[in-house]
Amino acid sequence: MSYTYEYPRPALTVDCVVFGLDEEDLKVLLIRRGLEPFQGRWAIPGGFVRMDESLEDAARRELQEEAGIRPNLLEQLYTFGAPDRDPRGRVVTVAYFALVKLTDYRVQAATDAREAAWFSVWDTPKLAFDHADVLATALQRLKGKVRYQPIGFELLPPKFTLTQLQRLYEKILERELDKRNFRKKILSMDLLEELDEVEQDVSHRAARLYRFDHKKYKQLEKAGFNFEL
Amino acid sequence: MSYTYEYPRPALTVDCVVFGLDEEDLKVLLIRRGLEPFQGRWAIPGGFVRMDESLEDAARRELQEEAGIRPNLLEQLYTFGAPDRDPRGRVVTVAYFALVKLTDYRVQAATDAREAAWFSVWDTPKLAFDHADVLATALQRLKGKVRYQPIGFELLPPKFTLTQLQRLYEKILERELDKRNFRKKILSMDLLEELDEVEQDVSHRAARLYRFDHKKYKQLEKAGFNFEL
DNA sequence: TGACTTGGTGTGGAGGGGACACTACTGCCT
DNA sequence: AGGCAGTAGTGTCCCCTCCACACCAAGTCA
Repeated sequence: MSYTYEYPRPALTVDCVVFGLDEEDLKVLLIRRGLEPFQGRWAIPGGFVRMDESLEDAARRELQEEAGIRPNLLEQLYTFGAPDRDPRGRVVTVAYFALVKLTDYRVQAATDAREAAWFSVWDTPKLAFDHADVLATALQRLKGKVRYQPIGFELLPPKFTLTQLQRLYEKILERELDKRNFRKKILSMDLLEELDEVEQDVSHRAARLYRFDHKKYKQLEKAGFNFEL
Repeated sequence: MSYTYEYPRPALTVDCVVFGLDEEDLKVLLIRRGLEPFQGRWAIPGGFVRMDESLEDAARRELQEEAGIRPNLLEQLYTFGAPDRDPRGRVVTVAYFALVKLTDYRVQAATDAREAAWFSVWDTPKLAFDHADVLATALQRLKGKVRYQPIGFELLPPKFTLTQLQRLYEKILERELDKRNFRKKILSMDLLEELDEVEQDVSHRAARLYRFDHKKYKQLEKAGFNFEL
């Protein structure tokens, strides 16, 4: 089976930069390539777009196939199309970026048949293709976005402490924040539901748990409220 | 001549949403389609990507060919890839958005062999394909971007009055701004060069002209300054 | 019970943002 | 020449937000 066109066409792929967060660091999901080109190199997961699926569907399918991941938050990042970005010929890729709760996927990614692993975003191996550019673009987007939209919560478990939330922002923004000011501000937005629970199994005073209230945020958003940290 | 591939490939195009500004309104450049599909409908200028050019090069080439326009500011907007967005088959388009000084192009676009025209962005004819979505996305981006980056100047002539600048922001943001506060803020950024010239041929007190200082902005930007209006 | 670790809380000062109204200048008309 | 019409240009005050800053509380562990 083959397909013939009057004019030449670039191949079209999607790639997904998936971020997760653990106690140490902001992490990105990479896959080790089994085939040439760049065999053995680590790369951002992705693959070819099928003719009957939307770009976002393609991104979700590839993530599911290659790493068993179904992200809640997935959005288009940028399209990379330099003529020489793939040694096999012209390949244009639509990059997406996704945030996941690392606790949901920690084990699975490690045991999948394909070799997939989480790397600290500040310390990745050398990447295939122009994937270093893709990752840099994604990081820049994450840094810009996290301050103006409440997407950080996608990286945390459903119930979290204020300290966890603050650490998240500190890691992404690469600077320290003042504890009292941070708490004052985030609580004043009235987006967090204070639970009657505290953390378990810690060897010090246990912190109160909170949950992000998506519904309330939707309401406030409609009313013209702007999240800003 | 024809081209054969093992798997089917979508066609790849670029489209350019070009904004301009005149005394009345924010304008967008549209081209009337000469061929099916959507023959006779107005559409955003664009065309197929060639195999040896980058996406941005393709966007610039198409703009030059279809409307004789060479924008200073051109950046990628979003990639539209719904499977059914083009009745001829699968066509994925990388949309760009551009800002131009309308005074430079007002005549030319009207006299080109192709039918090209500027329309108020709030009052366009029915557009071909999913171009209404593309336009809406571009407008949203412009509104979001203009407050945090000094790109509005790309829409004005090199020398402009503060009132012109204020009107620009009012049209894009769709709300009125206070004259004194606006002037205070924009002048305090120290990005405008005050010229020893005033407007000509006005039947009232002539306003002083200013020029945007790109070099100074680059300097301040490096020093960590953030434009914000 | 004492030491250690992290959780949780308030105030004051400085700076920026927004509301607000009048005088100055220029051309045109009578 | 005088007045009118139209736009240019300017300063203050108040409030609210941002930021810097330090101590006591609670719970664990030896």
